[in-house]
Amino acid sequence: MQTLDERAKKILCAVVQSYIEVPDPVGSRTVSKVYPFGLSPATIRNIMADLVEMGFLIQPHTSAGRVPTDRGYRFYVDSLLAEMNYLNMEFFREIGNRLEALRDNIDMLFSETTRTISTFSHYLGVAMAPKSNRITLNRIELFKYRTDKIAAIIFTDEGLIKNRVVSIDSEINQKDLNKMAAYLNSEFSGHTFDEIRQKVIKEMSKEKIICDRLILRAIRICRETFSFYGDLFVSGLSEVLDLPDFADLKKIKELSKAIEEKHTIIKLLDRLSDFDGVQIIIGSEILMDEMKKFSLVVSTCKEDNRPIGVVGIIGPTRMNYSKAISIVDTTAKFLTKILAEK
Amino acid sequence: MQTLDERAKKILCAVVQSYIEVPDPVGSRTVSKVYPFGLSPATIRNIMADLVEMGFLIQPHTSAGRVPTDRGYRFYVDSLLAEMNYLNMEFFREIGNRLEALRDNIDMLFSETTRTISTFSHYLGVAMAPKSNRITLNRIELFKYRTDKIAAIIFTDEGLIKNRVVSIDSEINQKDLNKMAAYLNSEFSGHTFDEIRQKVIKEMSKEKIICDRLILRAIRICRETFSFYGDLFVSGLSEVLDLPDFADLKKIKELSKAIEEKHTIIKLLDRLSDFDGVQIIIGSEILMDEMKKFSLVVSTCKEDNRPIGVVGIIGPTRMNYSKAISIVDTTAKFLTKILAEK
DNA sequence: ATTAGCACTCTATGCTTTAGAGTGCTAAAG
DNA sequence: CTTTAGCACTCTAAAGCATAGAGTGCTAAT
Repeated sequence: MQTLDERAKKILCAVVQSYIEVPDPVGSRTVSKVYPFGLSPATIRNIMADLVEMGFLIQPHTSAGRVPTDRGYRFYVDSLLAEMNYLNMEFFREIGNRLEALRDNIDMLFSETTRTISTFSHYLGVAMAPKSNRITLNRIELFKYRTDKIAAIIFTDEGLIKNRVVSIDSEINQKDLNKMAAYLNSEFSGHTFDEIRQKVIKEMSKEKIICDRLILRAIRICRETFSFYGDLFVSGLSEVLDLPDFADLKKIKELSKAIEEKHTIIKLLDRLSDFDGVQIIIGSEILMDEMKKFSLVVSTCKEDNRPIGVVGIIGPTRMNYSKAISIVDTTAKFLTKILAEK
Repeated sequence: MQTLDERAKKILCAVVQSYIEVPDPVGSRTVSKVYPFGLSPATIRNIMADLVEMGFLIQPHTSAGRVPTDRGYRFYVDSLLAEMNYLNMEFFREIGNRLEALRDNIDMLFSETTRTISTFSHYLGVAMAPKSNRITLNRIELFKYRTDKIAAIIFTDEGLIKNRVVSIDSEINQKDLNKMAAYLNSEFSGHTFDEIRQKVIKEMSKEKIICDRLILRAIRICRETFSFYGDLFVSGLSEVLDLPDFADLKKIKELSKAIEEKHTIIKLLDRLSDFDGVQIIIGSEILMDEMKKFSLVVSTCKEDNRPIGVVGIIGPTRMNYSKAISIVDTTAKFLTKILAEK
């Protein structure tokens, strides 16, 4: 496969841009008219034929214009990323206005973030706190709850507060619960949930050695408590329904299924949260069949190099990438600022 | 408007049932064939013409069969409700299997409930804890959180556990927080959030008289803490997309908007949670423009005559009501059983 | 290497026709 | 007086057909 010369690159980008603006297959005529390369349609036709051959464009049918392939979008996006500076201060302030008041309520913060993203982008906004294996325990408190239950309140370093209820077989008084909490805090505070779970398994295996019944019970509680899925927030389905790309019911169904099942998207976002900066995954690059018609623009909020949140946009492969990139990047930066303030 | 004689009733119900099974306008021929009244199509035609005149049926166009109006469905549903016994023990056990393990996690419980409802009904499943004005405070705990914040953990009589973070201007130690919590519990425990808010407003109005600074601060915290919207859970959008009733994109958009904005549905469910038993609201009866193409089948879980949860189905007006009623009723009864165990 | 010219291809659109389902009315039968 | 058979009429949805227009690929000229 040959590399593209300057001219071919420009024409490819022109085709992609035109198609992003108006979802009609673009013909040589249009390119030569709207993008002044000083080339005739005939020449452009030749180059476009090459681009088809190389897999950057396809023809819906013989006598139609060209449409970008995933590879075509990929090329376009890479050249975008190389060039642009995508922090948008105006949007930064806007999102600030919307979110500032919610800084103390992480759920609302995430949910309003997705709403903001989706109204500004007209695509799906997504946001997620890290999955529990990455999360670090800050503190745990235990309460007697109803007759035979314990309520555990868990504070994490990422600013999450979670509660879990655990049924117990025999009664326990609040004093003992306090002791148990103290033990758990001394033992596990500062560790990720993953580490805690492993430690617990180890402890349980040498169960017989543990003499203190309270500790044993505490550890039992841990097993049920220190695991939860990432909280995924998604907004904007009604936005994307307006897009011509979703005139097809089948696509809508795929998308709404993915949103409802959540775990596909959670897995995806979790995988991406290891990396820095804006990441873009286009169509089939997602490597998940149910998502191969969509693109993803994602950025991760980090603190001390550990992920504390992921935000992104899901849209059609025919997405306004430059706008999406700018929105996601700006939002992630704002969220990072908010989340890191302790 | 005359009342319907026996024959007309039967024919009306036959038309509704046929249309629910297959969404084609039903003609006199079909009725006479499939439902053996011993009447010729011509006679049935006459009666159907009357039913149109009375507003129970309409004709999409002159030479088409008949389709039920909202009033037609209403009549059908009322005759259903009069007859049937809708608790389904088989489904009761099935939903038990699915939900039993989640009894300690109310959020998961509600969310899994909606999922179960939607997979069995193929309509939208909805569930909601009561709105905060109806909820009764059981206990509140306060913690110092990060440098300048307080975390409040709120336990309600309904079994909800909520946490709120409140920023404060000057530092406060845990001992004082404990005192504040004790005060709040003694003062407000057993009261609904509505009552608490009113009390707080009263207290604040005579602010100057309150000498204890701690109490003043505690009351301030209340103001921010004792309000939250009902937690609405919805599942099954991807289910309803399969229905022929939703071939129209516009309808899907309306529905997904209602789901995303939530407050419309929350308001609706809240209004209904005062009543007992299965309630059915059909199309325009909902009195909300965005919902006038849908129907709602709802039942409320109660304990000591106070609502502790609402579950329901949202579907097209052309819904399989008898199935929906049975599912909702059974689910509500199971949920009531689980939620009431303390 | 580029471009103008031209024949060719394919789709989308609009129009016309047709089949069929269902009705309403009338007149006969029970 | 109610019910029913018969029949002309209406309306839709589907199928077939013709046409316009956009876009292509190829060839020959620049």
